Order: sequence, then C-alpha cells, then structure tokens
Amino acid sequence: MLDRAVVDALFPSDLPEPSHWEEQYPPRGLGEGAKVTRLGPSPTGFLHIGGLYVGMIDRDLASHSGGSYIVRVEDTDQAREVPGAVEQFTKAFKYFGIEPDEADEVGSYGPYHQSQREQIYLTYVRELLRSGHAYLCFATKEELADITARQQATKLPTGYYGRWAIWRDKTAEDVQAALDEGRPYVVRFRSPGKAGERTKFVDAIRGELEHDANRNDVVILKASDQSPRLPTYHFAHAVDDHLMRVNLVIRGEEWISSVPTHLQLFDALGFERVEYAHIAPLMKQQGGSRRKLSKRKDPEASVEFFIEAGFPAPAVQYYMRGLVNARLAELPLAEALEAPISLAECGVAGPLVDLVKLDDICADHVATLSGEEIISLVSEWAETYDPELVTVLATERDAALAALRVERGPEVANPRKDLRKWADFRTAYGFFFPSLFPLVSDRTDERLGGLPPELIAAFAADFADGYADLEDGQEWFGQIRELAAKHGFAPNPKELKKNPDAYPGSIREAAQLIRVALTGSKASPDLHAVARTLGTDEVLRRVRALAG
RNA sequence: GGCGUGUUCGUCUAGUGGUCAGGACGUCGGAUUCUCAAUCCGGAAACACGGGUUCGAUCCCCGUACGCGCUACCA
Repeated sequence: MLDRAVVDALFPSDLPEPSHWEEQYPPRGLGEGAKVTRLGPSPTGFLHIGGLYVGMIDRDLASHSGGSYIVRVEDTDQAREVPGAVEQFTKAFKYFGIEPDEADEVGSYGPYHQSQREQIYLTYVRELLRSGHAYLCFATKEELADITARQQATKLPTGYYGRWAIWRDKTAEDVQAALDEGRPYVVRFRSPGKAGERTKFVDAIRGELEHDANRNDVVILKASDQSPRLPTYHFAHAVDDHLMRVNLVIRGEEWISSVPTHLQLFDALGFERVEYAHIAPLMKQQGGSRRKLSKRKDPEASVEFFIEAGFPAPAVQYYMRGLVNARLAELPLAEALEAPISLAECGVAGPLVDLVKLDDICADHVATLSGEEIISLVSEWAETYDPELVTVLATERDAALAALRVERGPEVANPRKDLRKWADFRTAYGFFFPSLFPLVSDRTDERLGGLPPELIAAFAADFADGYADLEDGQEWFGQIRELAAKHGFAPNPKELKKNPDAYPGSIREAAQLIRVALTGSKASPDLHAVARTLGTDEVLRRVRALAG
C-alpha cells in the first residue's frame, strides 16, 4: 500500500474530502418507497429507442412513487462523443413527454454531465487509494494485449486478476520509480473477489440471481495523461448514483454480468447498495433469428425515426408500455398511460419491435382526435419537416377542418383510419387544398385506367355541364350512374365480367374518372363527401381540367 | 471457451399439475361497397427438444439445442 503522502501528492491539494460531497448532496428525505431513478444516455449518437423505453420506465416509477427521475449524461468516453447528441436527447424526451425532474441546469444534485464531475470522482479515487482498495497500474496497452492473448491461448478467463494483475502487489518503490519516470497510469480497483466465490443478488424483475464473484481489478480511473481525468462506467455508476441518492437503477440486461463488480465497488466505498432492475432489450427480427435493435443497421432504432415520421407520442408510449407490461396493452390508451408500470410484471425476454402493430395503434388513436387537434399536431410536426404544409394549414384552415370532417369526427361511428403519423397527412389529405393540388389534365395518365382519351373528355365534360351539388349521397352518385350508362359503361362489375368486350368498363371505372379528377388518386374517401367538401366551383375546376 | 440469461400461434403475450391452451396485431376466407381507410362475421396458427417426478405435465426437476449478453482505459 502506498503512503498517504504519496497518494495525496497525485491529486490537487485542494481536492475536497468525501464529507464535503456528502454534505453538498444530502439524502433526499423522500417518503417511504419513493424511487429515485436515472437514465444515463451516452452521447455517442442519436438516442436509441431502447433509451427512451428505459427512460419511460424510470419516469413512471419515479412519478408513481413520489420520487424523482434524473437524466445524467454519461459522456466519459470523449473520443466517441457526437456533437449535438445531447440536444437531440432533450428534443426526443420532450416529444414523447418523458421529461426528467433533474437534468442539466435543473436540480441540486448536479452537475448532470459526468465530464463535469471530475473533482467528485477524484475525491473517491483518492479515498480508495488511501485505503488500499485501489492501486496504480502502469501496464501498457501492449502488455495488456499480451496478457489477454496468453489467457486466450491457454483457455483461461481473460482479465486483470491473480498473477496477471502485475501491478496489484508492486512495492511502493517500484510504483514511485514509475511515477518518477512520468509514466502514465490508470487506477484499478483491488477486487476482493476469490476464485470460486459466488455473488448472489436480487433483481427487481428477475428475482434472485447468482454469478461468479468479480475477480477482475477493473479500471476505475482512465489514463493519467488525459484531461479531464474521467472514470469508467463502473466507478461513475457507484459514485454518481450514491451522491445523487438514486435508489433504483433500471438499465439494460447487458449489465447483469457487471453487478458483482458494482456491488464490490459500493461496499469498498462504504455506500449503501442500490436496487437493480434489468430490462430485456428491444429486439429486431433478422432473417430467422433475432438480435438487438442496432443503431447502425435499423432506422427504427433511432428515436429520430419516430419523430421525423411524426408518430403520435401517446400511441408510441402506449405501444411501449404494452411491451413493458402486457397488462397495459389490454387497457384503453388513456388508462394505460395513467396506470403504473410494475417491475414484477416486466417480461424477461427481449420483445421484437412490431412497426405494423404500432401503425394499428396509431391509426386507432388518431381516429379519436378532433380536426382541431390533428391540425395543431400536424402543424407542430410540419414546422420542422414540411414548412410548406404549415403555411397551407394556417391560410386554408377552413379547408383543413372541412377535410378532417370527411368520414371523421366524434359523431362518426366508424371514423376513417387513414392517418397513422403526421407524415401521412399530405398524402391522405393534401388534395383538399387547392394550392397543393395539381390538376389532372392528361387524359392518358395511368391513374385513369387506360380508357380512351376522347371518352374521358366527353364523360368529364358531360359531368361538369350537368353537375348538381346534391345533398343526398345516393342522388349525387346517381349523376355518375346516369352518365356511365349514357357513355356505355356496364352498370356493375359483374355485368362487365360477363361481357368484357361490350363495355369500356363498369361503373367502377367511370367513378374512378371523377375520383382521379377530384383527388388525383385512385383511392379516396367517399366521393360525395369529397365533392361537397371541395364545393361546386372547385369540383367543376378539377373536372373541367380533365375535359380539356 | 468461461460465466450469465432467456425460449407459449408469424409477432406481443395470458395462463394452469387435469383448459377445446385465451386475447391482440398480422394473415386467410366471406359480407358490405363507386375506390380506399375501415367495419362485421368466420378460419388457420403456439407450449423448442430429450429425459425424469407424477395417475397425469405446457406448468416442477435435470440435461440438450438455439438466441441474447458479459468476458475493454465503450457504455
């Protein structure tokens, strides 16, 4: 063990003692059972949907227990940091309504960026060094690679332990000599683990788990020739979660294997242990098997994907909550968003993200919204992703409201479900806006089904000349029926099938002419409703364009 | 390789020592219809495999297979 004087000389002389931090970050004095949770996103790219998923659970448990939810940016890997990532996190959390109680400038347990907590970490590293729970390691990358290679060659577990831990028991003289040479070092934890020893712990989701005790002298503080001097995840987890008074750590199941290490660290530091809940990761189907959603390969792994497409936040939340607790998927959306998540009911196998099911949920949800709500949500989304649409919605608001009353609205028993996400709006409803609608005047347009151009022109002209804006749907459609008969169309598809050469098409094809003229599409809401909504003038303008 | 963890219809899952193994999404068929989105009705579809324990196992135990994770100065 190093002399205290030698240890202290490694650190700034004004570095605070642990008591300083303990006083600055006192216990929270929350009620019985209050959960203090945290999410530790790493700004090495866009927020992963899995991060949002875990954050939602954190947020929920904190809220329902009267606790607090913290977002702590884990930016200790400065080399991999991506600029703008933190801003994107904030935006994503906001979009989905999963916002922290404490983050960045808000909260008295900060700073909430690990890169700004150097002093704190150093205090506790020094403490561990003083007590002999940690030591300096001057091993070079080459030496470490060599150790790993030799362990692999002899089929031994890899790691820095036992006789491989070459700096663990060096004399003070050797350490001093290396220090005098100015060699860079890392600080390693002196693991108390013994070969064959087992560690038992309780996971709030999985119950009692058992693992080999950690024997690895893990690095807790990265290289001394870097600035700022930052800790590894393991050490930062212990220090931060203790000082932020977090008492429930919810994280991905990939951390289960690290729990024995974390427990040793908490014990060595004299911290009270925290409760763990390890969540099964969101998966992706890959051929016949499945794998974790990958940020690089899967667009839907990024929360950005959902924001760009304008998936309604409540629908996404509802879907995710159903994955967390299947019971919530059986509840109506509003209830499911309010009902508390239960860790004990969490699945232990990673679920596949089913975008088709999400679509279904979105469609059902949007169908419950009013026209005003849809316009406001679409506008908000379009602010970033379709500025032209924002203007149109503002200047032609009446047209938008009218469009959204077509087969929709609270009084309709079976509302349309053609909007799943805001990016669908332009495709599904754009034709209602004169300024967004390109007239169809080319009679050879494939949308018209290849009917003879002169027939199309004559039909359209006839329709426009005799058009009446009738209120009754059957009567209104009667106009098309009569014209169809006059122009030789079969009265129904069955007749056409019986006698294909006798007709240019059936009533179906005839109606399609008007549909394409009015909407530019072969699929649309009820034609009568569309025509009434557009108004006589606009109907005539569009049909006459086709008549030529 | 070692250690850990998991496995019910295609997907998310419910469930129990004796159930026709339930629901939802998807899918298929039908109805409706001027096209869609829907809606309504109906169908197909699962307890990974092999041993035990038991009168009986999807459920309990042990193996096997397969998936996933950890085994970094990444988180």
